[in-house]
Formats: sequence, structure tokens, C-alpha cells
Amino acid sequence: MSIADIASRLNISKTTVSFILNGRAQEKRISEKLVKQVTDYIAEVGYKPNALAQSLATGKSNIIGLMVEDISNPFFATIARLIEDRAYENGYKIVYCSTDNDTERAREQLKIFQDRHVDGYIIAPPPDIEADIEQLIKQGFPVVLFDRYLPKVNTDYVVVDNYYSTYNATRKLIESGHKKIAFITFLSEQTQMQERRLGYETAIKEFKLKPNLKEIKFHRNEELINEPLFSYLKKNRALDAVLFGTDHIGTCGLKMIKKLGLKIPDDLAVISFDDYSLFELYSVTAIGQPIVEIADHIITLLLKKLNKTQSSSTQKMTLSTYLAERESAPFTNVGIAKKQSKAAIHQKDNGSITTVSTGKDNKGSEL
Amino acid sequence: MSIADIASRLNISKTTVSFILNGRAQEKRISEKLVKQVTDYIAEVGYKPNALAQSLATGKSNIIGLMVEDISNPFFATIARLIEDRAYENGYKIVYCSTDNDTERAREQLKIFQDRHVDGYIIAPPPDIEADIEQLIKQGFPVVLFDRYLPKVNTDYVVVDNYYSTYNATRKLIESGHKKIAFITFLSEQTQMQERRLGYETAIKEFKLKPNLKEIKFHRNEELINEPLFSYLKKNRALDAVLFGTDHIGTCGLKMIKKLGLKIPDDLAVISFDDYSLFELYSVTAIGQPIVEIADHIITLLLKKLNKTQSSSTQKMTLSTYLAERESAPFTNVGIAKKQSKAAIHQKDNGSITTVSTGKDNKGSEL
DNA sequence: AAAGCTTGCTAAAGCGGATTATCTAAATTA
DNA sequence: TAATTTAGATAATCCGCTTTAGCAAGCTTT
Repeated sequence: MSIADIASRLNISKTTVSFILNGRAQEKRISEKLVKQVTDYIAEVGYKPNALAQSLATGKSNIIGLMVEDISNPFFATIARLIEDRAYENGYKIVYCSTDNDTERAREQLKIFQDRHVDGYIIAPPPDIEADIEQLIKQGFPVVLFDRYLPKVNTDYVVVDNYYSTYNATRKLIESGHKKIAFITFLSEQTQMQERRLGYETAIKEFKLKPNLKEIKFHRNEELINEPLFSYLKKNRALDAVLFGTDHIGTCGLKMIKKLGLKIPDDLAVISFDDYSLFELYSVTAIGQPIVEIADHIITLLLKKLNKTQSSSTQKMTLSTYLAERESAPFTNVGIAKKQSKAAIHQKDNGSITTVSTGKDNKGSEL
Repeated sequence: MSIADIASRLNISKTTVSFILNGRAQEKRISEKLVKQVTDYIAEVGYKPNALAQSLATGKSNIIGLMVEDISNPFFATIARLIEDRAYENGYKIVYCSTDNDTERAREQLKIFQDRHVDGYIIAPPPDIEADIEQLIKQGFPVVLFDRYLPKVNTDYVVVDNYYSTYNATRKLIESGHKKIAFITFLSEQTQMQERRLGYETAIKEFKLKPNLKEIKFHRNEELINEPLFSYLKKNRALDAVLFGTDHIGTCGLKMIKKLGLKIPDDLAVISFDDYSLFELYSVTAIGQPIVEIADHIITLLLKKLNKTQSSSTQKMTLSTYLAERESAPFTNVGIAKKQSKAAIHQKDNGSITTVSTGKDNKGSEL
């Protein structure tokens, strides 16, 4: 069943049907009578236009390409779900892919997205993808990055204040008497990871402590993460606290801590980046990302760009995280006054940074 | 850049270019010289055919529609990830959607998939979707269901042996001395849930115990799950064990158990359906689904159907689960001999049931 | 009453490919 | 040598929809 069928059946032209279908009947001065006739017939036979043909003709696919690191990771999966809902509400569909942070893989996927003529891109960019992203932007595609950004590329993005998050967490550990604090994370030169590392290092330096940085290479096979984790923790029994750089490494870390029989928080205080059910239940203090707000900003930003023809100034959003304090790292508050950053909303417009507080400090997981 | 551009640039016809692009040069007796000229030029300019136009012309989109209950659920997210990889390897892309088990929503999504001309469907079907699925099958689309199936529709599907799983778990609880065992699950008439319930009930009946069934209505807002859970557990302090019907309700349940200050397993033994990191770390005995195998069978089945024109007999696969025994429910083995179902592989062909053992009993999570 | 507007609708040309039916010139065959 | 065959390539049509440029008939205007 095509527009042509309808037209011939009703003895009118394809053009007329098309105009009616696209709500341009009024504008095109098509009589109400005919409009009714056509809409009735369409309802009767349950006709739906072929989206492919439509896309081919218009150049718009109503598809959003979503590129995450790994859709099976709860953080990305939740973001995906939230974005999906908003996208569908607005007549967009999502095609997604997982990159595993593999640049080559991401490049291929980007090609595939382009072949499919996706209208807009939501991307958690892998390393060294700058040129490809720039290319997309130059071609006029709306692109919103998230989770991390590319310092050399001027794009819209939504990230969290990684630096402050780990700085704050480390500082709290120090203030509550911890001296030998390790930061265990994935080896990565991406912004989010660098900033988390820097936050830790800054706090450590500020208090003239010795840094204990352990960077582990990511691998899909969990054993290859667990093993170095295990031996590191085993070798460094003197540690009194550990800060994990991501939920994934935190989860693995907890397993290894359990395996080693270490008591939390007595043998070892623990804080992990990212907050989810596991940490909540396991009473692990965690740095939580305002996941609903992140997704919301991402899709709002993208939809806005999709509806505008001319590109406006880029929006760079940095949301603040919250620290969910739990038993794995009791903050006994030795000394220094508690200082909570109820981050103000400062809107420096035009290509500059928007910091948005989510007002969520000290709030538990929502997942 | 289109085929026409290439053709005119090289002073040949579109047809020739198209044949070469589709690897039909030999068959169409196009001279090697010309083929080389064209392929070189294509490589030079980095031409890629427009997938939309291609789909419109061929009727094939190389897209697989994946319909899950909720992509942010770890089970579905992991399945999605595994399927994604295999699909991409085989030149297929995935568009997905989450139904929340909402029939109307699923129907709409199915329409959208059809508009997009997806080539095949992988579906965790919501209730009352039988007619729509049948319609798809009648139209000749490959459809593979998973996680649950539709008894009234003759389709391929991949599920696990839900009945035996809960039967076995319940029985083990009984055999290790538990008398007041609750089964807490989501209210649902879908096969997987019915079977899980029946497994529990059968074991309870077999040992002449009193069933304690609590069915909670699913809601996306976790509070609306936690609340009835909390009051049920609070009212029924006499329970000595609880079996949760899904990971989600298990996770919520654990939170409420924690909130109530109940000790596991002394006050309450706990087993949950589905196995993931949380349960592993929290030492919760869990019924694990062989998630890798499930995804593998789903996509293998679908790819097979996509490559065949005529539909072969339907394949119904029931995989066995494994019981990961942990501290939340120590099986002290009071009495009855341990009996492990190393399920045989029985292949009743042609429209009948294939049971595949994954040989994974007693194995921990892999996530 | 001729010129100019409106109204209501449509023919035809894309969009970028796939495919079928042909067509020509050279090579075989009879 | 005339009739076939074959190699090599192409014109034309189609997929289903959008959109531009018009067309014809009825109304106004002057």
C-alpha cells in the first residue's frame, strides 16, 4: 500500500495525498471535503507511509545515533533508556552502538550512522576521534557529547564535575583521618578520567600526602581486571582507603577486597565513583552522577539543535555530582569545617561553560 | 556523491557501477580493467552507498528490531550488547526499544519497526501481543522471542527453564530446613512469571507446606515497589526464607530487608532469580541465566532465518539455569539426596522443544 | 471584456540506488 | 558468408515519497 495506490483508488493525484498526509492541505488550498475523503480512507485501510522512502526524499531520517561505551554498563544503559523515551516522544528513533572506547570501531560505527543518515548524534567519544567529530559538525550535523568531551573540539556537551568530585571525596577521606589513600582507576587519557585523577592528586598534594595511583587497563574479560586489582591490593596492605574511579572497577575492587578478606571500613575505607544499587546495598560511599538530569540535558540540547537550522552557540554543561555517604567511608570530620558546594548556576553564554547544580548532595541512588 | 556522479565522472553507466559495487561484475561480464578503474575511483573518493536508497530499492534494511522490556535492566542490556556485536559482525544494525511490558506501547513500536522496514525481530513480548506477532510471521518476517513466549503462537523462541529453576530452589530451601518460604514476585501472567510461580508452588505443595505468595505490581518508580515489599516483610516476620522472582524485585527486597534490619540468612534466607554482580558481592544465592548462551542462540536463530527464504520448522529452545549457591541460603542438606539436573540435550525436531543444558550448574556470575 | 487573481489540484522531476530488458560489436559456428 | 553466440555495457523503469512548477476554471477588477 503506497501513496500511489491511495491516489489511484481515490482518482486523485499522489501530490494531493502527500500534501494532506503532511498536513499541508490548508496551505495548499485543498478542499475540506477532499481532505476528509482522503483521511477517512487512510484511516480505513490503516496506511502508514514508508519511512525509508520518506527519508530518502527529505534527507531526514528521524533517527538519532547514540554511541556509548558499552550499553551493558548500567550508567550508559540508564542514560540510553531515558534518552529513548524522550526521543520517541518527539518522533525520533534511536540506533545505538557500543564502542568499547575503541577508536577504530567507533569510526566504523560513525560511518554506518552516516550511511543511515541519522539526523543527530549523541556520543560518548573514544580517544582520538576528534577529526571525525569535527567532520560531522562541519557537515552541519547536531552533535552532543557526554560523559567526556574533546578539549580540542568546540561542541556541545554534558559532563559532570569530575575534578571536584574526586577532589572532594579524597579530601573528605583525608579529613576523616586517612593517610594512605589509593586511587584505582582505568588507564585512560580521556577527560573524565584525567579529571578524576587530577582531583585526587590535587587533594593529596594539598595535604602533602603520598599519592598511590593504580591504573588498570580496561578489558572486557573481567578476570583481566580482577587479577591486577587483587595483586595490587594484596601488595599494599598498608593502604587505609581506596577511591575507585568508576563503578565497574569499583565493583571488581569490592569483589577482590572481599576475596582478600579485608574489612570495610576498618581495614580499608572505600569510595567509588558512580552510584548504583550495588553500592547502596553494599553500603559503599559513592560519588553519584545525576543521571536523569544528564540524560535530560543531552536530549533537550540535541532536540533543540535538530529544530534549529542555523547552529547557535555551543552549550557546555557541567553538572555537579553528589556524594552519597555510607558506611564504607564514615566521615568522622577530624578538624576542618565541612564545606558543601551548593554550586551556583552560572550561565556564561556563547560558547562558554554552564555549570548547573543539581542540588543533590548527599542524596542516595535513584536507580 | 552518488552512483550517478561516479558514472558520469568515469563516463560509464550507473548500471555498471552498481553491478561492480554489488560484486556482480564477474557474473555480468564486466572487464577487469573497468572493474579496477571503478573500484580504484571509489576507494579514492571514499564513496559509500546510501543505505536508505539501497533499502528502498531492495526492500531489505539490514536492520534488526530489538524489543526488550527495559534496556536499563542489566539482563536486557547485556543481551542487547551481545546481540549487537554479533549483528554488526554480520552486517546488521540494531534499533531497539523498551516496552515496559506495555502492550499499547509495544504495538506502536512494532509499527515503527515496520515503517523502518526492519528485516527481523527479536522480541521479549509483552502481554496480549499475540495477534501482532502472528501478523508479522504471516507476512514472512523472521521473529525470535526470548525471555518469555506466547503459548498460542507458534514461533521460535529462546527461554530458560523457569519452572525447574524455582522448583529446584524452593526444594533446596525446604530440604535445608526452611518451612515458611515466601515467593515474592511481580504480578504478571506472562509465561516466565507463571512458570516461576508454578515451580515454587509445586515444590511447596509436594512438601505439604503453606504457600506464601506475594505479587507486586511493577512500577517504574521504585518507591512503589519498595513500599509494599517493606510492609509485606514487616507483617510476615515469621518467614524463614524468601525467593524473589526477578533481579529487580530481589534488589528492592534486599534493600527493604536491610532497612528492616533483618539478618541474612539467620532471620531470613534469600534466593533471587537472575544473577549479577550485586548478588555475587552481597553473597546472595541466585538462579542465574546463561546470558551469553541465550543471546547467542537468539541471534544465531535469527540470522539463520534471515538467510533462508523459506521458513523452516520453528525452534523452541529452553536453556537450563544454574544455581549459584552463596551464603544467603546455605543448603545444609537435611535428608534428601542431592540431585542435580545435568539436563540432557534432547532434540525433538520440527516444531518441538529443544532443551539445551549449558552445563553451568553451581557456577557464579559472569557479568 | 480583457487582464489579473484565486482556488483546487496535478504532472513530473527528483532522492540514490537495483534490476530487467536490450543493444552493439566481436567472436564462433555452421 | 550468413547466422549465432557471447562479451561488455547500458537505457529505462522501479522503490515510495516530496516538492516545484504549473494548469484550468471560476472570480474580480477596471
